[in-house]
Amino acid sequence: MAARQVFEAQGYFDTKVADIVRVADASHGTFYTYFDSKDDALKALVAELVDDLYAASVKPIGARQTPFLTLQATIRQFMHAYRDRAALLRILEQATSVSEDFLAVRLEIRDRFAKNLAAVLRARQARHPDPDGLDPKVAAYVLGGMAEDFARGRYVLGQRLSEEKGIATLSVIWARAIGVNTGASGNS
Amino acid sequence: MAARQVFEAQGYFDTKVADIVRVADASHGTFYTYFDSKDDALKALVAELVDDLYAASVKPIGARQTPFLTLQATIRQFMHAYRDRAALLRILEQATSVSEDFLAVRLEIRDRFAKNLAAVLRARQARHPDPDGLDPKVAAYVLGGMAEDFARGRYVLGQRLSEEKGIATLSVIWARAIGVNTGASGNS
Amino acid sequence: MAARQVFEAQGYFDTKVADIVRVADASHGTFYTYFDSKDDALKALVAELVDDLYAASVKPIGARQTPFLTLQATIRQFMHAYRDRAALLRILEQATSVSEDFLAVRLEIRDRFAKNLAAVLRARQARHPDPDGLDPKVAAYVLGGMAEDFARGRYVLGQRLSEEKGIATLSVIWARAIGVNTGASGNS
Amino acid sequence: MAARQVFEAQGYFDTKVADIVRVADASHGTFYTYFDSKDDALKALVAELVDDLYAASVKPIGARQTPFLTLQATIRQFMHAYRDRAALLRILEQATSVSEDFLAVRLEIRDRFAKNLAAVLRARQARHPDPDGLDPKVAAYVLGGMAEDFARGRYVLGQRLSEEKGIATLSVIWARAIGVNTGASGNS
DNA sequence: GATGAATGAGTCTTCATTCAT
DNA sequence: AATGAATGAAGACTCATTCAT
Repeated sequence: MAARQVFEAQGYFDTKVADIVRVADASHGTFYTYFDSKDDALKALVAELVDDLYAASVKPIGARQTPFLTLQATIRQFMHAYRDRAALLRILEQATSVSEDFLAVRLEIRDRFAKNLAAVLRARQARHPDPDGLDPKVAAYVLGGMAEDFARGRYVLGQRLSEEKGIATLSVIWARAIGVNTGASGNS
Repeated sequence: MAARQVFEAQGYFDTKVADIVRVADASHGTFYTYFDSKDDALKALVAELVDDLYAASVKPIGARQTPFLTLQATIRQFMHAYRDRAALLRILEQATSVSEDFLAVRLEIRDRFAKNLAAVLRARQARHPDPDGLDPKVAAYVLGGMAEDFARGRYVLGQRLSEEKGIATLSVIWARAIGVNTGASGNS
Repeated sequence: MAARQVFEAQGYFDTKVADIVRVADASHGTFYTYFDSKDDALKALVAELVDDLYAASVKPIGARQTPFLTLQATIRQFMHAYRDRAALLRILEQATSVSEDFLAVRLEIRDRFAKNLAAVLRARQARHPDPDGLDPKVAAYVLGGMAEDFARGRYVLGQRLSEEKGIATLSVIWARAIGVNTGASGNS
Repeated sequence: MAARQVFEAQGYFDTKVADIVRVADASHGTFYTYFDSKDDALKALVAELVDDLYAASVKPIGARQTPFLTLQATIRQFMHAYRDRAALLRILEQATSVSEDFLAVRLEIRDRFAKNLAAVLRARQARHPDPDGLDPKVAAYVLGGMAEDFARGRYVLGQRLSEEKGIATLSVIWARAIGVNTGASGNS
């Protein structure tokens, strides 16, 4: 879609309807046949972002040798899913202050991941009670936020950090947080 | 400063120079005597934000009974420091797409905390080598990002999570990540 | 007709071809098969308004006991005829500035009534010369305008005046103007 | 004022802000420094129309030989006052459907004249009871409407009727309506 | 230093009308 | 006859910035 191309290339505020229309090789009128407004066009673009990002992040990953490796593969998958949609996520962040709708989408993304992870943590705690009584819901938001924040720093803000080192580090911290054996000698 | 008041109340994009001028009870011309542009006014506001936020976060905290409690107090202090500046941090986030300068400030905030923490982690690893070889620098960015992300979610995006539970959860995860005894029975 | 419904409900300027088409459950193309333009649709609606309003105003009214009562019945009939078409007359007034055609219709309505009344006045003056030499044609326009103006004030502009009192008052003034005995004692 | 010139020359709907600005030899921005909108500019123009038209209509007229001649002079004065403001009154009529404010002005004009006349009629009836019990208030609206309608027909709609004959005719009808001796032999 | 009137480039949005199918 | 997607000219309004006083 032309709108996506232009938004991603120019950012939310520098994208003019005229630009989209030019790229789409259509008229202004045609644009407004399909969208109510410039915002509406972005809303359409973003509408499936929550589902899409989530789906790409939780695709089944083949069996791994250890739980830790599975965890690591999961984090890598999320990181790549985020990276592949970073341009649009950047626009979404820019548009946050424009409409409550965009803020809602950002929160929805956070909720989606957190809710899924919270369920996993609860199930895990049912088997192995957490020694510190970690709140599964809050831990889910915090751990999800940690991964998302690294991804945003890396892919949206342009922070110069190694993706692989990030994945490795996130994996170890997650593992320690939720009690997954990292496989390092000396661990239980 | 009038500019701060208006920016915080209305957000970056809804703040008009006319609004600032009205609140300051000055003229447009006077505004431009002191600032080169609207952005420049925000830059002045944000100029000391990095130092200020950092300073408020690392204020010496009185001795605590255990390292974990010290860690928790530190995180609480950061959380409160962030909370007290949330309005301005929100504006900074909105302005990110406007000028590279604002992006730079955001990155600088991340760097500042990460660098400090990385030094701590390095010192710690010198005494107790990390079993998984956690990269101190990357771990610093990731742990700092985790705390900042929770704070942003809570104070900027409006996520409805308990501050105290957040602090407690962050503390435990940090402790496990860097090997601080949480004090729970059964920990070493 | 859908056009009438929409014009009357929304007014000339707020009526969009799209609205008419929606109500008519037809397509834009079909609209233009039947009408040359939006204005043309209104012209069709208004085409018979002159005849229709006139006809409804001069319907034979049953015999009355006195000329004055006949005059009053006539005025009442006009008032009701106007009232029943007020919505369309309002649109016509709005459209006056859009095309000379609509102005012409308004003038035609005035002329139609005035010409009829002028003939009546002339016949009357032939029998009873007017003491002040009232010009029958101008008097016809003026008296017709008086009734129309009251009707417009009441039904188009929304002036809050009693219809019955208006009819009573108009009747007396007409009667005095053209020399019809109102039946009040002391009159000749 | 440039706005008045353009409105009067082009009509409400054909007046573009760009036209006003061009005539005023100013910029678009300047226009919006003084007016909130195109409508606002017309509102400013129309703001004093009620007072102005009324004042010009009721200016003291020198003593006349008879009450009828005084009445006639009054009507002539109104007619000229209307004529001199016809261009603006035409715009006001066009704008009626644009905003309730303009409708209110039209009604206000009617009210102003009617209220004044109603007071006169009431005073007159106190001395000479009306044989038909004419309602002073309604009669005032009706007679005022008659004069206004003639003026609108003549000066706004472009009806081809003699101004002098209109004044003469209106005067006689008013006189008969309110019981002023026209001076014709045979009248009481 | 302070003022504030003036600027004008920049954009979104509307909607009657067309025409290929 | 009917369709409806596409058109594009048109216009109102915003607001950061300037500069003569």
